[in-house]
Amino acid sequence: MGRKICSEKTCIPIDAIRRLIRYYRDIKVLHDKGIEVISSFDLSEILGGSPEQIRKDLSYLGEFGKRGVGYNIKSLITNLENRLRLNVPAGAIVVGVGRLGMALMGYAGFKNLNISIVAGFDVDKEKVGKSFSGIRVYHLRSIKKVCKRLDPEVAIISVPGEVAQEVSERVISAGIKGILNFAPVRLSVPSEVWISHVDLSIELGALLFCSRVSGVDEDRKSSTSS
Amino acid sequence: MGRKICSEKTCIPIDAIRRLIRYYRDIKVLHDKGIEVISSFDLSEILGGSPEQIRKDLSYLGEFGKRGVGYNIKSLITNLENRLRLNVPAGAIVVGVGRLGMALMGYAGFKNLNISIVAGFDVDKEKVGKSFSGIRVYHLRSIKKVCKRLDPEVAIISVPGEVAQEVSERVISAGIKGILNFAPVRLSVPSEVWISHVDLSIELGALLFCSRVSGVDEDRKSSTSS
DNA sequence: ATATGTGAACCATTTCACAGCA
DNA sequence: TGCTGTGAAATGGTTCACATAT
Repeated sequence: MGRKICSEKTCIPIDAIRRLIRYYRDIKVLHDKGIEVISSFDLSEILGGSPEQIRKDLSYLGEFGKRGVGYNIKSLITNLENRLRLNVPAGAIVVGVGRLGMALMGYAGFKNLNISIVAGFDVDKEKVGKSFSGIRVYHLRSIKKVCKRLDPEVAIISVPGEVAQEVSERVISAGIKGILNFAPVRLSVPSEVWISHVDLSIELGALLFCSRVSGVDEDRKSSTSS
Repeated sequence: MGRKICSEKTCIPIDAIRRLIRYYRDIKVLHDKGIEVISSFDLSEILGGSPEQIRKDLSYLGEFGKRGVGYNIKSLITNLENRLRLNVPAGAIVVGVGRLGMALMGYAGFKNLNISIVAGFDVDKEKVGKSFSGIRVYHLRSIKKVCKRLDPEVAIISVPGEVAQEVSERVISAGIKGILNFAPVRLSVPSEVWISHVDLSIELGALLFCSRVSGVDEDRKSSTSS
């Protein structure tokens, strides 16, 4: 479950990458507050998790700290930015401009990671040609042409489940190498394409089950939650 | 990372619960297609994953199959429904009726799991008193009263990060036992409350990183993706 | 003295291999 | 025989403990 990123010499667990991105985002806030040097212990209080985990996670990307001292915030940010490739701006497209797609087109948080939504796609005449949150919606049939021009790297799929597989194939043939799929179906994609699933029903359903079960018998293992 | 569900005698990994919910949802479709009995091998072709994993996942909840035969679809559905507690309808609230919150209020997929959004909450006068997707929006200050009446079990938080911690506390004091948090901050909650985070930036950022890295050097482990 | 970086130990989950039933 | 159910082995990630550097 979950792929692993093996570049150069080290294999980075996918969850470590998620945590590192979060560290990067949250450490930028510390910089804005004027903090200059911080230890993994103090970081753990702010970021959550254990100092050891933070050190291990950071060490997947390089040696950014000074022994006996801690981490210099400014250089930590630069290093994370470079190693996580967040210094290079990325474009993303949203395919399926329903309520969820529109919300994602207007989602402000992506810009913290230097990602912008560069276009939306739909087949609905009511939406094609219009703009939402300043982002133009094109007809799905012109996806290749538009992608050639705007050069997005990843796609967000928020179409109905029934058409998601077909849409993913069109997206891939337009050159997209990563798909974030919100449709409630498992997409099968060629192995060179990365895919992540965000299945809202399952997230809510799993949460509900967990809260129901642990409400009855108070007996579960505690740790940092996902 | 990730809690574990320990009820009765068995401990079920949280990811197994997610998969089981997905199985339930997808197996209902098989029933509609008229299939009556199916083997774990055939199931794996449809649901993804290995037959062994499906058998193991199902066995966390009970013994639903017949050796030498396979699983009776109808009884499998009933058993999953009961064990996953999806036979009892659940109410959920959405706190923060921005674009994302509205999209979640109108999300059709929850009903497959017998979950309905019973109310929205916001502090914006423009939204309070109105209805979206047939669901009424109340002022956050009346959350206790409204929750007492509608008795929701879980909450979806889709407010700005700056107020998410405070909002989570109000939600918990209204009796909510599970929170699905879309705000890009880690919430700290009492141990009896379940919390899951859906951090859209991090999902998209991790996907982008993975697709960028594996695009350069083709070297990663393949398996069923998350 | 203090805090990092990391191999080794540990632990959870997935996979395997086969015992147990129809 | 065929397919499920499940202990046991393997895998992979997190935690620990200490060597290392300032």
